[in-house]
Amino acid sequence: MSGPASLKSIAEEAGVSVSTVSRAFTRPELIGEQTRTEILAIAERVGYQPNRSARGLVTGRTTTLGLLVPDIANPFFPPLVRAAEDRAYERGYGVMLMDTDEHADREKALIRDLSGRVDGLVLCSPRSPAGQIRELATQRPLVCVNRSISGVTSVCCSTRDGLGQLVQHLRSLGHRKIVYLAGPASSWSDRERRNSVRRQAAKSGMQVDVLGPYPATFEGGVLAGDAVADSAATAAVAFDDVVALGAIHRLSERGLRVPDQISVSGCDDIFFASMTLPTLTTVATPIAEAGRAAIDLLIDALDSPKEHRIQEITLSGAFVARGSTGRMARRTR
Amino acid sequence: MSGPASLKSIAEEAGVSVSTVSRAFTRPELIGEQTRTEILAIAERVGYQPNRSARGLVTGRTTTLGLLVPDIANPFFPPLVRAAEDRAYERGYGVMLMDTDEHADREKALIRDLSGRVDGLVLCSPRSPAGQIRELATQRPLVCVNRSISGVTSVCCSTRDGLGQLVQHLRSLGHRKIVYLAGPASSWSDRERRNSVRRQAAKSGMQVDVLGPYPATFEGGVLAGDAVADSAATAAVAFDDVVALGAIHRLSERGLRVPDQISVSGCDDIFFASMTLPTLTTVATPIAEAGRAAIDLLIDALDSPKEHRIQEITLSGAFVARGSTGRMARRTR
DNA sequence: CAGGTTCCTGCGAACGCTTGCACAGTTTGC
DNA sequence: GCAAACTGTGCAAGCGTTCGCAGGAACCTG
Repeated sequence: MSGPASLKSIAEEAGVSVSTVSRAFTRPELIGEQTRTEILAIAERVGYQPNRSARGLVTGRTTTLGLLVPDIANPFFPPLVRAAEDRAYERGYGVMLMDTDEHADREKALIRDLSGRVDGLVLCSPRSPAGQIRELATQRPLVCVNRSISGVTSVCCSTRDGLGQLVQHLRSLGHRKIVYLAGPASSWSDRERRNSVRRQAAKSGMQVDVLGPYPATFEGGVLAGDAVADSAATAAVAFDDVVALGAIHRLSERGLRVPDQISVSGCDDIFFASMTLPTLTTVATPIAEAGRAAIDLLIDALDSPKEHRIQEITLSGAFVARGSTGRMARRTR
Repeated sequence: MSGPASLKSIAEEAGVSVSTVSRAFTRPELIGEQTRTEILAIAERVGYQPNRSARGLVTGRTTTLGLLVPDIANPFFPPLVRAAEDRAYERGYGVMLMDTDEHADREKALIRDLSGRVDGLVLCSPRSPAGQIRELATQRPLVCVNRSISGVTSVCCSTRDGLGQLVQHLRSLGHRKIVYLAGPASSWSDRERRNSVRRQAAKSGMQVDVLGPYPATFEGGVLAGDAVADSAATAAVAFDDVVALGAIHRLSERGLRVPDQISVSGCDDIFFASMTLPTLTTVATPIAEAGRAAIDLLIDALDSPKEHRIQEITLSGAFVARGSTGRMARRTR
């Protein structure tokens, strides 16, 4: 036999037609018990793997999903990617991963290139204008993660409740003057987080200043650390864990002890948040769950396009108390 | 026009045959200048995207590569994945990513499922028996990362020189008794690292004990930290950065200051190595470079199967001095 | 036992593209 | 000025599947 096994080669060996072999795999209930088991046995023996291209040509489906993330090297995303892949695989789909580099143009180009090879798209923290994404969503199944756009299915991780608890936690430790270290101005998450902190602080009678925006990087956090040191605040709530880590790093360099002299907290609960010294008080983002949910929504939409409707799912993150926050101390500078 | 643009619809509009349109894209030198520009203009206007399934059916190629990693959530891999994806995209390929969960069985299943949908495979730190991988490599282009198997193209990150420099560095700081905190026994990298440390220590007249093996996790590092505390060594070289971080964490918990009382170093230079307190002395693994190289080798093999030959590339990692190693102090316990 | 069902199977078209071959028209070589 | 070579294009086969339709066999039903 030359080349890999095909329906045809199996059909010849089994003495049936190609269609019967095809149906043995795709519509098993349609064919005779005995015929089917025989076909399956032969297929197994010759290691038959259906030709996805041929199948895709006629069905118009690739059983592949596209997953766009800003940057897989950003520690926030790997758990999402991991969960999304696992779920997709469980449900019979493969995942093509691409990095947009946080750049709307590249995002656009990737989506264009990708759309010919996937059945649907998961867009994580997309940077493209809402109108463009809405337009895209009319052309093919699409779900956004961590960006809410009216008319587009999305799953967002809300840290509102968790941040509320965090602010309460700071209050109970005696803090009255805190700062929020803002992330990128264009970020949906930053807006949500900033507002959550403000709201709870107001409720608790605490004063909160916003510092930044800072890049959502360690270096951004270093910058923020300087600003915190220069402020009168006794606690800082950072946009995310990486920024918090940078801030803590800088504060330590400047001789300010965390949490003895100043408290710092992050957001996301990335892999390393529990491994640093001090360990990082933070609000966990259920990012893996979000990845799974996004894939489920996408495949559901693919499987039953008729009954599909726009959904907006919100997943809540929980407050995680660790070592980088403590009782307020009088700052001595 | 119903459905997406096809060669046929473009051909009709341009008043030429389907073959001519096809050639305008794939063999532009074969057709008339004027015809070509006209076709390209129409294609551009209608947003033509070739149907990959149809193309794949006749060419037998998917222009997709498979990338298997043990666990994308392990901070060692994201830079590799990122670089591999970027390079593949540059060269016109997409990448399907899958996680083996460090499990040989799952690895095998994934490879089987994947092989129908990709042109070639990059296997990172594969756990499967060498014979199985060698067999696989005869069936389709394949390159291994961080595992050297005779007869299989591979790219490995060697930390030998870097670890040699690290051991020298420890010696010059006065250390004479060190320990190596071993990683998983089945790991190719662990063997290489252990031997490198041993060799250099012997050369430098230092005593080195091997502790472990420990799981290559933070918790593994915590375990290792206890063992280090109980040993007489003044410096520890950990299998990787995560283990080092765990060890430092545990040592600090036990009141041993790093690096004042004991030095600890890691390996890999992951994202966080420079962000911890203390910052982590380590040996950088050129993992992104390895990802790029692997993709290049794979696509080269795909593009010119005739002149292809087995290659084994080794990339060297450099020693990075940071804050977790320091002058030897008399241990007081 | 005629007519209707049900169950299983085969036939053949179609999916969108690439590519070997043929051919008409033009250029080149001597 | 005629054969040879070259250039640009079209024809049609074929890639491996899926699936609508048709039909034969077996089984009911009254």
